[in-house]
Amino acid sequence: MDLAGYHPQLPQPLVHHPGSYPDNEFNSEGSSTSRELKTEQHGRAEAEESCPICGDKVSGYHYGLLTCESCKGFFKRSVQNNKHYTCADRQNCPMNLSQRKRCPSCRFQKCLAVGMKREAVRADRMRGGRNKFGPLYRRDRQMKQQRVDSRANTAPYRIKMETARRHWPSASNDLHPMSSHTSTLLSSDAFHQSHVYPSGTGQSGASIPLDCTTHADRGLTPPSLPCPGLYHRTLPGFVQEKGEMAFGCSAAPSNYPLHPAPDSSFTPRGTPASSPCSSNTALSQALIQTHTPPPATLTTNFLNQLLEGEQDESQLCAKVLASLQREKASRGKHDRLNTFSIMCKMADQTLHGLVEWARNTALFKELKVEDQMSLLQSCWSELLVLDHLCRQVAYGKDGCIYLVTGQQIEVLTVVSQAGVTLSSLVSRTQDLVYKLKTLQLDRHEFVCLKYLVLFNPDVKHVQSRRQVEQTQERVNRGLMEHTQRSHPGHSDKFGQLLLRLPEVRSISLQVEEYLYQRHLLGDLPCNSLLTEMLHTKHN
DNA sequence: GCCTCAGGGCCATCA
DNA sequence: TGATGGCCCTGAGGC
Repeated sequence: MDLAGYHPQLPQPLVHHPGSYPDNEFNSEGSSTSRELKTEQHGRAEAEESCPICGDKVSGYHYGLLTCESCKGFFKRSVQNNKHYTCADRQNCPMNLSQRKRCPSCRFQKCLAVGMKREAVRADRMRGGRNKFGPLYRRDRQMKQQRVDSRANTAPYRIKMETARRHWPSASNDLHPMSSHTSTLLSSDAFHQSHVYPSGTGQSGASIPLDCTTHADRGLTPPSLPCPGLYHRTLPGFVQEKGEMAFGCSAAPSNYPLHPAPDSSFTPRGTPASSPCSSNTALSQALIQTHTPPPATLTTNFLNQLLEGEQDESQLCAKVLASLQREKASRGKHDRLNTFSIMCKMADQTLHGLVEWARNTALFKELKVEDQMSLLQSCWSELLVLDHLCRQVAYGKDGCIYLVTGQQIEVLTVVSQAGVTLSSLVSRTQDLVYKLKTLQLDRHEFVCLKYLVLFNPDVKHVQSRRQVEQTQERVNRGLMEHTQRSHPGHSDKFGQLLLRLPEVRSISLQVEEYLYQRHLLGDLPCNSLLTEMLHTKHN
């Protein structure tokens, strides 16, 4: 993933439009089916789509998403005949029009990864009729149509695609588990110092396929805020009078509120006329209607206390951008960071923020430093996943991944370019985002989930186990009472939220495994908290 | 009652 | 000879 021409100082939301890159092999006009798409409107929208598995022309919705006729047939046969394929290589075979037949194993894995559903293949083999995914297809169509409409206003956006994939293992520095970052962060204020990684410290020249390019002069619409109250974005002075950021970064956070909210409730900020959410989805409308602040109670006070320690998204964004900018400044013209490294830096800075959040919370401070380290080392990836999920719920548009820098990348772009593991991760994460959006996750619930993940009494070597347990129980109770009070009509919300945590855990483990593999290939920056956390766990 | 469209079956072609 | 992929059939659901 190589962000050629990436400019950290221009962090406007990025939206990739697959149709605009004729040179992209994944958008190639491959073999077409003779089946005509049924309506003009759908035909135009879908004819532009390429199959997320192989890049061929889609023929309609099949087993959960838009795919080509060939992948439809392949998936159907695989499921009906209960096929079990084995990859002769490393389960990461390229998947495109010309190579899709080479490895059925990777092809089937990619089918599942991008979201094709086994359960849509009928066990009784009954023909005809409609399936239970009708509403999903309708929603997807509406979403795509909206995107097509919005493209007319966003023509200057451009993200170039590359397919080169090369790993250059680098001489990695000796890493000492639990040596530098974690202990330093927990015991001092070193976190507040700058972290400038000298060029060449483990940065590979590798490029992974997705390649985003920004344009300085594009006129961008800030991303909308489906759940405007989910995050703090209230740093006075961070966004200056004309929406310009300090340190020369412009536009990305222009959707942030210009003034701090008076309290930490999740009432949407801004007036209908001024807030981006005014023209937003039914979800935000539902939030406005249902999320009136509950009356003050002990639980509310407790949850508000938990919210007080929440990091400001604007500050985090600024920190990440500043870090990227320092990195850019330290590099030569021809030594730009590739996209994967940029993503790692974003994750690393986010992780710093999460550690800072934890160590600033009163309940966490009460624990011994050893316990703090054990807990953080156990759940750091879950916190990262949770943080990402909540960012998507709060700001992500359907079909897009919202980065901490305020940029957006289309999910289909990532999925169609990524390998099986990354596709699967993105797909699973997006499924979870959808579920959380459906559950109308709010800030109190989000912070409770973070605490539940952090205060895990089952972590090995924790000395104050009882204390951790009590905190978890307290947060659990608070979450239950909050969901019952704020969503009286949704009696099962508490249970539904807790049921999401195993999936968060599972995704985080897959993330760790993926990052570790990339680390072994020399793709991860060495002197980073992210790498250290990975090492600690694997040792 | 007609139309739409997604799942299933058939079969020529391919490797 | 099994796998692939293009084409057509079927029928529930929507209008």
